[in-house]
Amino acid sequence: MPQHHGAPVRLAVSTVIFALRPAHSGQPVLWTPLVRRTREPQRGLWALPGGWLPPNEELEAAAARTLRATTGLAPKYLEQLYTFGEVDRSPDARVVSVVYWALVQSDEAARATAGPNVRWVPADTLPRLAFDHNAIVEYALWRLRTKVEYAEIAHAFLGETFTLAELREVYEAVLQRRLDPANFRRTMIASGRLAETGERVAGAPHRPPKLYRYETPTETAGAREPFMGERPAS
Amino acid sequence: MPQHHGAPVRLAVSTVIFALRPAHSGQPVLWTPLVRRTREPQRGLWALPGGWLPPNEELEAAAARTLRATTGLAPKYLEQLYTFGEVDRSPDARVVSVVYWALVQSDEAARATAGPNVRWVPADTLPRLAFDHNAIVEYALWRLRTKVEYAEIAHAFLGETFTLAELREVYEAVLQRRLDPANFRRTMIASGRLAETGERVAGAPHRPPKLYRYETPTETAGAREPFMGERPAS
DNA sequence: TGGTGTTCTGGTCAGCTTGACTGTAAGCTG
DNA sequence: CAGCTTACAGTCAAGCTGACCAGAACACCA
Repeated sequence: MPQHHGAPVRLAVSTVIFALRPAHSGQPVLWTPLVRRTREPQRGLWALPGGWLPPNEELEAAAARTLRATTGLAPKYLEQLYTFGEVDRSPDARVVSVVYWALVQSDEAARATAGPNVRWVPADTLPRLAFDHNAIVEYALWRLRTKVEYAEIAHAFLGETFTLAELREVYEAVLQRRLDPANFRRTMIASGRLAETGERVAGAPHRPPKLYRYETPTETAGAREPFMGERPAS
Repeated sequence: MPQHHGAPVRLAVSTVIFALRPAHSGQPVLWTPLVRRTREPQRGLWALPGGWLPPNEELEAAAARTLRATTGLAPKYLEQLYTFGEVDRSPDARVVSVVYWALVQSDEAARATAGPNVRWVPADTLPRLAFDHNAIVEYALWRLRTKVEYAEIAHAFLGETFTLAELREVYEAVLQRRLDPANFRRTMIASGRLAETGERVAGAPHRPPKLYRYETPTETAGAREPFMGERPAS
């Protein structure tokens, strides 16, 4: 038994934060900020931003607060990921962690705060983290990549207006595979969630692309995934 | 402030349990067991099975234990649903509940234990429950119906062997719409996860159906959802 | 014993989506 | 103005899905 009878279960909230940063290859890559632990246990190791849940703070608010404290940014996307509670995941006490995952806008992430105890690293190649945090980040990456609502995710990484090429780069970075520009255009236009702004981007040494923005959802009714032989209600 | 400074956050584990029970219409319907609260707060109201998390018990084990205590059954499917932690969801203390959802086999559910403080009700028409449990069950229902892994779900409700009609009835009950038998057959056979047992069901006044069983997954590699214009890696 | 009703089971067909591919338009650079 | 690169539009075949049809197989009843 790793602890004494009657010792209470402690509840923590942690956040996995993702941002897209341009890489040498030109293709943007996912990065995530880590904080160095300044107290025992696992002092000195890098870990996810987080802390104990204050009794009067909402779970999501606690996640947003630690995110702001770490990066100085406000999340454009914040969702509960999973609750990790294995008995032995922390050496001393029993700690249950409610983990959130967040996306922050890419251009803002460039000027995010950093310091001796905060460090951004590529999400795919992490150092050894404290506790079970490596597994948590891997799970968050999996969730990001298998998420159905890609539109929301892409929107979180981009600004108000964007070109279809920028939007495609977000998808390619998240999905980790190249997409055909022409087919991507067709699919996105057909989704009906994009609206032309009427503007174009000039200055580049090529044909100037149109700028788009996301339309407000306007409650597209009946957007259900087709599944199996449907049948008229008898 | 609903509580005093320094009062610890308490952690509970609850479980939403689903079983399919035949209804008058012939079509099976989702049922769920509830327990009556025997102490304050909300004494007398019906609520989800659950309890405080013992410091030395895994989260999933706690969910399975309360499930067994309530129904006398072992879950064929058990997965974490969500963690609910609104500050005011419980009148006195700050309670964070890690909620699991479980599926139990239908024919076993018929002989599940019940008593004055345990009651099975149709999942779609619940009475007023304690705390935020009505919303929790609704969320569990939504998750059940939008789950991608239908094969696992159907398997959890059925026995080892089953006919395609039985399998289809599970899908129809969960999805709440009729499916075309011929198209359903085609899709399920094409999935490759069903295996004929060679046996048939006799005795019914119709053509006897074949019996099937689920094949072990055997790691079907590359089972990825198609998404957008793929492109050969350059 | 043979007809009848119901379900099981295999098949066709049109419409839509998807991946692959071709061709034209439009800007900048030298 | 030639040349290059990207933006954008369109075609085509393959596969999947929903709708529908028809024969097969059994129990039941007359």
